[in-house]
Amino acid sequence: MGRTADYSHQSCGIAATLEVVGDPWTLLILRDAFRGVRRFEQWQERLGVARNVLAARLKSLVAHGVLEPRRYSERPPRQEYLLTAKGQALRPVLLTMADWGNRQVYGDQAPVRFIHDHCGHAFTPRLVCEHCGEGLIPGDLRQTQINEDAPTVGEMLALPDKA
Amino acid sequence: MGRTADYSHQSCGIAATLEVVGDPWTLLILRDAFRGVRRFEQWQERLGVARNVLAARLKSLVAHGVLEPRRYSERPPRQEYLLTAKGQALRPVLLTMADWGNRQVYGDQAPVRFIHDHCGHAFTPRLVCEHCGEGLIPGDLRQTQINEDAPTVGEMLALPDKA
DNA sequence: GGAAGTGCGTTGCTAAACGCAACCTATTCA
DNA sequence: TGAATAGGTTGCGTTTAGCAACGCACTTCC
Repeated sequence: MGRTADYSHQSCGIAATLEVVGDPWTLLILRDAFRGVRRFEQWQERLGVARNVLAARLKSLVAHGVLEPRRYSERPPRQEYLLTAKGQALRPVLLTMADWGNRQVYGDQAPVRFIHDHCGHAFTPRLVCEHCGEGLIPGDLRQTQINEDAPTVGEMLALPDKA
Repeated sequence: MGRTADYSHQSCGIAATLEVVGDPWTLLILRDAFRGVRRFEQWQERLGVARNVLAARLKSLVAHGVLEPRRYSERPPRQEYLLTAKGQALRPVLLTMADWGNRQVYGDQAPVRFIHDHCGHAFTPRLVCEHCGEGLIPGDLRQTQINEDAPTVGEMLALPDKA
């Protein structure tokens, strides 16, 4: 069977994340959601994504609880899509990716930059340990298996052997 | 033409990142690279990815400067793949994704957890502003266009209209 | 009141990309 | 001599993305 990548047999947070947002376009759809996009036509126009693919992605994100549909018109029936709390929690992921792209791909030619309202400076995301506040250095993390036979991603998402 | 997602006309750090690591399996290949995997057979066995796909991904990651091939045997010719500095810079991206997956998909059933050697506590990544050290709250970032007609992702990567 | 426009999709078709198994090359080991 | 190892490549079938056309239920314009 020639189907696309299936990470669901792994028990790993990264694989779990990719299972939800790893499809093409999905992260850009969410990026635009953070920028205020809520409606089908807006995404279609801004991304240039195929309409059937966009429909499938929105459906999948709703199914995974990342977006929530909301009726804004009864006749004709129209809905928009809002980020849930689970979806909002993806903001650090997108910011970290944006920073890598700006820094490592664009170098000093980054097309946009973030300003942190709180302090007024250019925002450079930095990942620190919540406990001690220290940044990361290579080799300072150890992995502990806390659940030897944890459910796999597929089991967590209750996929009927692939939705 | 029915080809796969092409983000390259956008000028955006997220799109730039996805252009490099957005293909299926790529981020899991890199995850395993951070765990010490360097050789074809190790990736193939651990991920179960198709061999031709794995070969294509390694080639692409080398082309993008994320992995670097290194000869470790002349006869027979054998090479292994090491993370470059550019590749190592993806660690925050993977850690942030792992945290989202553990927290939002697995909930309290996370299969593994990180221990921060520096302080000895469970490591919870937290994204802060490098200047003021504050965490993020919704709406505290403003985007500024610093380069109105920045090169697109495709131009940055010098793709001959898609490598 | 008929025609055109809007918003949100669905349907068919074609072209890439993936999964799988088989194969290949070169070398070492039994 | 035969099998095993390492790192791929090649063919073939299936899945997915891209694209254009269509459908539907209103609303607005002339």
